[in-house]
Amino acid sequence: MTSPHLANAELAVMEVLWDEDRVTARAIRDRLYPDATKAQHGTVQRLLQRLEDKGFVKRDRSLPVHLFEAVISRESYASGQLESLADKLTGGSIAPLLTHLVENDRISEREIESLRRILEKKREAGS
Amino acid sequence: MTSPHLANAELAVMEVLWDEDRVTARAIRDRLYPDATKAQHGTVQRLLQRLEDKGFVKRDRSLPVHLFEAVISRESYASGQLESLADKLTGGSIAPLLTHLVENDRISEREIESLRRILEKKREAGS
DNA sequence: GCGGTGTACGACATGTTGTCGTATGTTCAC
DNA sequence: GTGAACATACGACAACATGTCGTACACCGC
Repeated sequence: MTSPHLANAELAVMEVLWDEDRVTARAIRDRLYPDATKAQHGTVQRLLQRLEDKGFVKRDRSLPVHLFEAVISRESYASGQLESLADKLTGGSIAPLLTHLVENDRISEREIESLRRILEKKREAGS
Repeated sequence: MTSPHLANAELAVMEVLWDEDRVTARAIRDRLYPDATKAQHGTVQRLLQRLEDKGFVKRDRSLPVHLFEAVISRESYASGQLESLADKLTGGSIAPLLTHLVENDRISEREIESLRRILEKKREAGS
């Protein structure tokens, strides 16, 4: 389940969808291109269609003005990317990535606490 | 410090460099294209040059046959990618990525233990 | 000088991405 | 029904990155 990659403009569209649940193409255009021209509506439509092709977006066609909705949550996509990163670079394991960040102080105390809590919660849940 | 991206063939070259410390272009070619043709030597040279331009590779020009060497370790690159992933997708924090993986059991018990140890070590070191 | 080997780099095919234009609905006011 | 306004569908294109190859040139041993 290696999710495909999202390019910049595509990601921008996904951001809107992650914020808003169900949106019209117009609403997306208004957020991304505040000084909207006619053409940019086409751009958004194009991006949405490609995102649909890639399986990131679902489209409700029951109304004449379609409603768009993210199929994949931000967290799911992000962690999928993390997994494929690990697959490509560290034989699938996450630990080396964290190790390096922790050892080089590129990760805050608060964040570390946060991570501890996540792992602790898992322990309590008793896998 | 958002490190640039490595494409497939470039990554393959880096893999060799990460394995071997200091290598000639020929050695790299032999590893990547066992059935080597003349042309593929050029390909490797091209890739090495681009990697040098991007700052991933250092080249020892003191000998007529250059020796190549990775400037960035695999872990450093990987964790850099993780950071830029977090920047792009989760406001810079790593925790949400881990959360999702843990909660969906996409990460093994062993790996979780490994992560716990990393964080624990940090606590002992007392930041 | 010549062959063999190495580097430097121009050139090109291909794929992806962002963008726009245009054709073709659909709806609504009148 | 007609037209304006707005949607969708999608072809087309420029820009860019990437992988590949070919060619030009330098160096060395003989």
